[in-house]
Amino acid sequence: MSAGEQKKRDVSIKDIADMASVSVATVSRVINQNGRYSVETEARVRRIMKEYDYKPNLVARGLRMKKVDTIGVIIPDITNEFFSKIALELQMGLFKQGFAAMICNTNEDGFIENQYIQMLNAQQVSGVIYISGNYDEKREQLNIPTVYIDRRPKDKQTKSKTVIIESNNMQGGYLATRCLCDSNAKRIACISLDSRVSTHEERVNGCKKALKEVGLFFTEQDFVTVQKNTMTEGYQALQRLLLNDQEIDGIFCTSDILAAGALKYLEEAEIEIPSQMRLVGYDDTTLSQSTKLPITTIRQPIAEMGKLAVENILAMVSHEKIEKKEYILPVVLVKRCTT
Amino acid sequence: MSAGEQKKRDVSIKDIADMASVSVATVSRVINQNGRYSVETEARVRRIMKEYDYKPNLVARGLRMKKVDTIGVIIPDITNEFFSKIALELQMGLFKQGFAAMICNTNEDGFIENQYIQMLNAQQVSGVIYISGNYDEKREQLNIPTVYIDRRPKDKQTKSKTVIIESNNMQGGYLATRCLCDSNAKRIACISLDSRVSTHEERVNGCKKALKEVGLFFTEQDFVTVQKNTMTEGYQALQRLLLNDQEIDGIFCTSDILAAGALKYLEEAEIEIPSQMRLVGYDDTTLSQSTKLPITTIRQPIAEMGKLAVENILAMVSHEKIEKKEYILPVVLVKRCTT
DNA sequence: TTTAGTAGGAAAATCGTTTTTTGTATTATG
DNA sequence: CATAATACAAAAAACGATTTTCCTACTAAA
Repeated sequence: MSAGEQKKRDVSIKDIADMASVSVATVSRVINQNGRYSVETEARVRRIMKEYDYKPNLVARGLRMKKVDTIGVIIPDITNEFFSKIALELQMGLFKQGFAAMICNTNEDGFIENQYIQMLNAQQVSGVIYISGNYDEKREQLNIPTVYIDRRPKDKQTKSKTVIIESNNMQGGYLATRCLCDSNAKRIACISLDSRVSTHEERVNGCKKALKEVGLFFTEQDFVTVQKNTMTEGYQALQRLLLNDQEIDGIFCTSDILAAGALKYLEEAEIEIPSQMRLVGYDDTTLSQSTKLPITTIRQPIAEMGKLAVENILAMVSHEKIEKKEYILPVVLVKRCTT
Repeated sequence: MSAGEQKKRDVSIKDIADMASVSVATVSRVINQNGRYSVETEARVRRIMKEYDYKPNLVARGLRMKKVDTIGVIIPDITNEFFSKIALELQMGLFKQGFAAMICNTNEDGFIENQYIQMLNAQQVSGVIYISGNYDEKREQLNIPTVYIDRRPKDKQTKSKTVIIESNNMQGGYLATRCLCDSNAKRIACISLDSRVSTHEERVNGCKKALKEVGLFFTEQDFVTVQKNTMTEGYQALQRLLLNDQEIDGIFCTSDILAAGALKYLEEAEIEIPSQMRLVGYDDTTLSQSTKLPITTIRQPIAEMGKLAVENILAMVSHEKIEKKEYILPVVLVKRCTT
C-alpha cells in the first residue's frame, strides 16, 4: 500500500441490505433480534451475512449506542504474578461474555492512571475494573460503573453504586501468624510493604491480632516496612531485624517476594529452618514453590475474585440495579516447608 | 440511575462550537491543526475547550477515520514473566505515543486467538502486534499492519509488509552451552519445550552447534522435550535423563522454569553444583535469581524488542512504507552460581 | 363494504467526529 | 475601478450502525 491508500473497506450493513433486497433497518433488526420481520426475510438476511462473513462495525455501533462493549482494567503492575493472574481471569471472563478488556498498566503512577482514565472515558468504555492504585476523586465524577478489587476507597468517598471485592487480608495475617506460633515460634517479626492501599496494613493487623490472642509478646521494633516489593528489600530488612533482635524465631512477610528474599538471607546465614526459624509469605506465587525449601504462604481466591468482578461489572453495565456491595473472600493457608 | 437512564452526555464538539460561536468544522480544524483559522478564533476555541474540559469522542473519530488509535496485542500467556514484561513494554511505549494497547490473552488456544482477531478487526484497530501463538492464514487476509515478536511465520506465507522481531535464539543456545563447557561439563543434556513455534528448537540448535564446535560427544537420547513449561516437568525430565545416562554433568534448559525444576531435583538428589553438575536456564526471570543457587541463564533484550515493535507498528500505521524487515537481536549470558 | 388493526419493512434521524465544498469578506493586482 | 486572489469559516456530506417514525398491504371485525 502506498501512502494514503485506503484500507480495503469491510462489507457494511448497507451492502448486506442491498444484496438481501431489504433495508438496513431490517438487517439491523435481524442482527439484534428485535422489531418484526418474517422468517423468510430473516433466513435470507442471515444467509447473505454468512456468505459475506459480515461482522458489524463495533465503532459505528459504539457511536450510536454511546457505549462500547469494552471494560477498562486498571492494574498497577502486570508483571506482578498476583495482578497478572487477576488480569487473566478478568480478560477471559469478560471475553466469554462478549466484552473486550482494555488492560491498563499504571506502574503505580497516579499521573499515568489519570491519563488512562481519560482515555477510557473518551473510548466510551462501559465500565472500569479498578485494581489497587491511587484514589482519585476526579475519576469518581466520570460516573462510569466501577468495580474495585483488592483495595478500598475511603468510605465517605464511595458512591452508592460501588462494588468492592477483596480477600480477607486480616484473616490472612492471622492464619499466617497462627501457623508460625503452631510451629513453635516465640518471637515473631513482620516485614510488610509501605503502600498507599490498606492491603498490607490489614495483613499486619491480622498478625498482631493473632499474637495478642495467643498471648505472645511482640515489639513494634520487629514490625518493619519496606518501600519496594523486591527480594533485595526482604533480604536486607531481615538482616537489619536480626541485628537488633537475636530472639526472633518467626517471620511473617506480607508478600512472597519479600519472603523469598528473607529466605535467601536465612540460607546464607545458615540458620536452620524450621527448627531455628519459621517463615510465612503471602500470595502463593510460583516463587514460593520454587525455592529449595518451599515457603508456607497464604493463597487468595483469585479465580473467585475475578469471577465476581466480571459478574458485577456486567450487571452494572446492563443497568441492573446494584446496591452497594462488598465481598470479603476467605483466604487459605498453604503449609509448606518453612513452618 | 434507574434502568434505561442515559449516561450523562459528555460535552461534544457541537457544544464547543456553539459556545465559541463558530462552526464545528472550525473547532475540528483547531483540534487537528489543519485548514486555516485566525489566531483569535483559535484562542477562543481553545479557551472554551479547556474551560469545559472537552475531550474528543474517540469512537466518533474512529468511525469517521475508519480506524482507531488502538493496537491489538496478541499474547499466549500473560502470567508468563517474559510475556508480561513484553506486554508492559508495548503498553507503555504505545501509550506514550497516544495509542492504546488492547492486550489479548489466547492461552495458546487457536480458537480464542481467532475470535480475538475478529474482534480486533471489528474494533477497527490500526494494527496488531503478534507474540507467538499459532499461525492462521485467515488472519493474514485481514490486511491489518502486523508486527511479529518472538515467532516466525513460515516464509512463503509472509506478505511484503511484515516485520519480525526476535532475539537470537540460536546464539542463546550456543552461549549457554559454551558456558557449560567452560565450567568443565563433558556430557551435556538438554530439556526443551515442544512448541508449535520455532523458538525453543532454535535454542536447541544453538546448543548442538556449540557441542560440535568444541568437539564434545552428545547423543540424541540426552535431548528431550516436555509438553508444558512447569517446574514439575523439568524435575521429572531430569530424573528420567539421569536414570538413563549417569555420565551427564551439564544441563541446558530452554526456560528458567524448567531449569528451576531441574535444580530442585539436583538439590534433592544432593548432587553438587557446579562441581558435579552444571545448569543453564533461559530468560533471566525472577525465578532464576530466587533459588538458593541462582541459576545461570540467558537474557533477551526485552526493552529493545518492545521498543522496536512499537516503532515499527506505528510507522506502518502511519503509512510510512516499510520494506519487509527482520530484526534478530543479540542475547547475553548472565553467569550465576550453577556454572 | 367499510373500518380498524396488524404485520412487515422502508425512510429518515441520530450518534460526534473529519473533510470537502461552498460562500463571503478582505486584500492585492492590473 | 474592476477583477483576481486569498483568508477565514460556515454548511453539508460522510462514516456505519440503531431506532423511531411512517407507510403499505393484508386480515378481521362490524
